[in-house]
Amino acid sequence: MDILAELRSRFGSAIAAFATEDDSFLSMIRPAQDARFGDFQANMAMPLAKLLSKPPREVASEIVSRLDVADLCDSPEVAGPGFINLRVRADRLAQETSRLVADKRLGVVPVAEPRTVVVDFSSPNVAKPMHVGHLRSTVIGDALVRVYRFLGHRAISDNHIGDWGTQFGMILYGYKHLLDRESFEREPVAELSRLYRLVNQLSEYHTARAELPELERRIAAAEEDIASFEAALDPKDKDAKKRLGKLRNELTALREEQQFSEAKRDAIEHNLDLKALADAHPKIAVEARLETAKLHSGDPDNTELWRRFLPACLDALHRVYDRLGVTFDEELGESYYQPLLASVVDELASKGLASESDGATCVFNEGFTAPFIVRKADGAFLYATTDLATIKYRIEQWQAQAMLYVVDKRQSDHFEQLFVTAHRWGYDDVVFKHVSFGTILGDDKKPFKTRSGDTVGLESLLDEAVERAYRIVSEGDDAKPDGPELPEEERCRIAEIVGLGGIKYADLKHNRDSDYVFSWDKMLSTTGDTATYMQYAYARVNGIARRGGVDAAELRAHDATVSLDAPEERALALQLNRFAEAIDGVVRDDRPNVLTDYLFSLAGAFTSFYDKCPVLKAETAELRRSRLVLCDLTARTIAKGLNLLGIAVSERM
RNA sequence: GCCCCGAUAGCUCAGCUGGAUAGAGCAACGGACUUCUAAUCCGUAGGUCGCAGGUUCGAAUCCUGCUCGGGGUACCA
Repeated sequence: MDILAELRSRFGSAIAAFATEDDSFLSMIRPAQDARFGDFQANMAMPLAKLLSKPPREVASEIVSRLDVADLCDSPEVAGPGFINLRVRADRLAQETSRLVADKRLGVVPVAEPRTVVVDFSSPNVAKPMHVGHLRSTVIGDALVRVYRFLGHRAISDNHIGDWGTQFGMILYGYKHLLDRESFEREPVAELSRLYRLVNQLSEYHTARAELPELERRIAAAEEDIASFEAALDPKDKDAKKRLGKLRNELTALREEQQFSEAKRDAIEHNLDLKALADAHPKIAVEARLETAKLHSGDPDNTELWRRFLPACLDALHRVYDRLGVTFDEELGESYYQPLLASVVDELASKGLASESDGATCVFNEGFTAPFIVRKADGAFLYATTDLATIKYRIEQWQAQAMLYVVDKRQSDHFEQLFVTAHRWGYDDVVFKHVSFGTILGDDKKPFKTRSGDTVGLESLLDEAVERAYRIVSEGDDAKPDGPELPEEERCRIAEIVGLGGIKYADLKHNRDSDYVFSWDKMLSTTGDTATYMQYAYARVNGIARRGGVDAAELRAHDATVSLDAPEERALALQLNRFAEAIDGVVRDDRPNVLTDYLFSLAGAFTSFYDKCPVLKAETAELRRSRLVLCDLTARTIAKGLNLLGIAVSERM
């Protein structure tokens, strides 16, 4: 039973007499902020008092007198200005806990009205290797799908792959001019990926070289501006100082840009082979774009190559997804919607939503300065067009009622416009939501990059996590009092679970909106709020079961009497009964960190219990059995909770 | 210029729709292993919630202004 939900319903009847149907009063029942105030607190007496012009404590007493919770709580207390403090009855808590034992869903009741929710996440480009930027979308999206599904919704995970863009032109160009045939036959994916990187690098080289003189000119100009500004500066003029600061910032940005460009230039010029290639392909960027354009206009050769390359590229992506344990119901890439785009634009035009402007076809939405462009002046479509076609498709084919886009928050403008346009287009009863997230930063507080300034490849990131985890697992095992107990392959298996779990958990535990600093030491720390802490708690429970020869099936099959005399037992039981509350909290605003917080408290309650309450050596057989039930429930809840986050557990560590 | 987001303990971050004395983890300090895995537990210390006003019985939370930082801003995604 979701105790909080039950309390809300009880309070509903109690405050009905005050003639309000307002849910917001019921939402003012919440977990107690401090254990001294009990388990839950109700705060609605104060605002109600204002409404009724009565003293708040009087209103609180009145609510309490109408409140029927005698079976659930000790007698409610009015405290402070008018808080109603509630403490769950010990016998009831024990009873609810023993009820969980037989409940496969651990108290989480499926929703009464399931909805069809499309979760759009990950969305890499096929030609490029996945990098760290795809991690958050993938991990958060996958967790949300799992949670929605567990709640009984029809969640459709859809990987909106970029398989039709400029990056494919680079591969096509590379294949035609720079191919190492032998390597392609041996390992097509690796070769295609090399070609992408090579073409990209060469075209960036030419761009950098072309831009550097202009950059230098602008830097010189900026320096001059600043110098003359400083000379004329009145120290008391605040506005002038502010402008000077801005100029300096601009100069810094220009210098950074210059450094990047120089690095790109030097990388080629310090390598004779690359320099020769660059000289041989001076117009590589333009020509790669031309290959993309040919593909889009249906050129048979390029279409044929695209068909050949795509499966190999998808395989490469799936290797990463398999490892992460992420699956998709649908993987309809941009190319899939290609045939629908023209009609989308026509439809928007015929409904009077889209109009011509500077040769482009645009939707002008109120409140936006920039238009939402659905067709470029040259006739090409954009991601805005594809996104609109995708919306239409999902609604018509899947009867989608809600769409969640798990995408970087920098794209919020795009989604705002997209959603407004979709509503105006006629899809106004569908819920669209940009589940935005912040950037992963390095130690320097700038977007996480390698030392040489490249984005970090996702596969190498996962490899490193597992390697680090392996060292930790081995050290831990070697240090066991009775000597190591894990064979080599077991250590490897656990390292995979701990390493990947660490990476995912670190990502999920942060509020998705904030940027966060990526730190190996923190995510794989052997102390503190990490996946390992939960996994370790799980392994300890299993250690007890193993050592005690406990038959879990037998334990769950019989009615259990749970005793909660020790404070640690009570605290643990209360946490166990709050799983549904936590799951509910996740979908309230699509925030997986609500679940990580819960699991950390649960694991904390368990380890305190573990420390103070002997299980196998409990004083009586009844107590032993009661504690075993608590252990079993803890293990199941941790495993299920982590599973909903896409994180695995191990029986031993 | 305009728009959006952020600023909470030394560090990294929570803080739900406004509620009681603002919380974790790390780092620091002090305790606890002859006892089910010490990858642990218990305790101490640490904050003018960027600044200034306002709304309210009550503000980290809502409003206004300011400072600093990040991002976006017409044919890339």
